[in-house]
Amino acid sequence: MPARAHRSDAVANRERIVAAARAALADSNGAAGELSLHLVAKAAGVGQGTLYRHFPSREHLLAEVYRQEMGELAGAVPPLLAEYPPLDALTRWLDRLIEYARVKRGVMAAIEASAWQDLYAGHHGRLDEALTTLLDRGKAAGELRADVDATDVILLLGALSRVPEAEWDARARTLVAVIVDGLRRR
Amino acid sequence: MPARAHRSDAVANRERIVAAARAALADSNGAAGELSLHLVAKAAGVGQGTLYRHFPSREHLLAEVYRQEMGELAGAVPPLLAEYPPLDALTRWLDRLIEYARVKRGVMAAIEASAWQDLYAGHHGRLDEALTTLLDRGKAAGELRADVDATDVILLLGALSRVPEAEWDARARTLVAVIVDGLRRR
DNA sequence: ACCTGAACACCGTTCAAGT
DNA sequence: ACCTGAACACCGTTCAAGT
Repeated sequence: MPARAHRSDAVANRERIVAAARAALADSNGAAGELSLHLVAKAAGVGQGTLYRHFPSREHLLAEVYRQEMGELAGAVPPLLAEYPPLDALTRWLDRLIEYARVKRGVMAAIEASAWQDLYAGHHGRLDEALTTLLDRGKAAGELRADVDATDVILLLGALSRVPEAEWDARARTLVAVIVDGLRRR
Repeated sequence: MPARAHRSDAVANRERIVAAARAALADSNGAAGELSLHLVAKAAGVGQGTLYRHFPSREHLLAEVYRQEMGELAGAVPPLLAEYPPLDALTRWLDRLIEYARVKRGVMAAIEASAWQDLYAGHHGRLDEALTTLLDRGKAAGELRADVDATDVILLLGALSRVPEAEWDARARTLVAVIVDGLRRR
C-alpha cells in the first residue's frame, strides 16, 4: 500500500521531533526514562500538542527512534550469510553488534526495547527477520539447537544493555560467548 | 557492628512503608516504574517526609523490597549443593527459580535490579554469594567454564524478566536451558 | 489538516512547623 | 529524634483557539 500524502510541514515536524529525541537520548546516555517530552517538543520547535499528534505515547516515539538504530544492524546479516557458514556468520554479526554498541549506547536500548513485544513486534521486523534467517540457516546446518527463535536471542542479548560502561570490554565478549555456546546443538 | 537503637515508631513506620510498597508492586504486576511514592506514603499512613527520611530515593526503597524477595532463593543453594553434583545443583536451583518467578513476578524484577551494580551490589550479597558458590563448585568439578562469574549469570537471567506472562511457560525453560548449556565447559 | 500553548492532574522532593 | 503535610518544580496529557 502506498504511503498517504502528508502536508509537508507535518512531515518536517515529525522528522524534527525524532531528531530532537535522538539528540536528547544521546546526551543522557540513552536512558529512555529520562526523556522529557516537554523538552523534546521545545528543542524541536513545536508545541506539545504536535508531539502528541505524531506520537501518542512516549513508547511510540521511542519505537521510531529505535527503528532507525536497528536498520544498519539488520542490514549486515545477508552479506555475512553469503560469505560465511551459519555459525560463523552469527558469531561475526554478534562481534559487530558488540563493537557497534560499545560506541553507541542507544543500540542496546533498542534491542532491549524490542523485547517488549506488545508494541514493537511489528515495528522492526527487520531485526527479527535477520535473526530468524541466521538461526534457520544454523539449524539447517545442524549447528544450532532447534528449539530457539529470534525472540529468545533478543531477550538474551538484552543482558548486554545492563552491562555498566566501565565493564563493557571485559564482560560483553564473555556474555556473547556464553549465549553462542548455549545456542549450539549438543 | 551492632545495629543502632531506633525509636520504635520509626522502626514501625519503616516496616509499614516497605509493606505498602510490596503490596503496591504486587498489584501493578511488579512494574517498578509505576510505584507512586505519594500513594505508598498514604497507604502506609505516614507523611511523604517520613518516606524520604527512611528511603532517600525510589531505588533505596526498591532495594529493600527486593532484598526481602531474594532471601529465600539464596537460601535454597546450600542444601542443593550438599545433595547433588554442582551442575545438577545449578539446574535444580534454576528450576526452582523459574517455578518461584512464575507465581511471583517481583522475584524477576529483583534479579534484574541486582544487575544495576551501583546501588545493589552491596545490598544483596546473598544472591551473589550463593551463585558464586554454585559456579565455583562447578568450575572445580570441571563442568563449568572458568571465565564466568555470578554477575554474568544474573545479567543473563535478567532475560526472564522480560518474558511476557502469556509466554512464560513456553519460553522460560528454553532460555534457562540455553544459559546452562552456555555455562558448560566445552 | 495541522499547529499552538495554556491548563490540569499528578509526581518526586523539600522544609518549616510541630511532637 | 522523628513526623507531618503544604508547597515547589516538573512532567505527561488534553483541548479550545488559531492558521
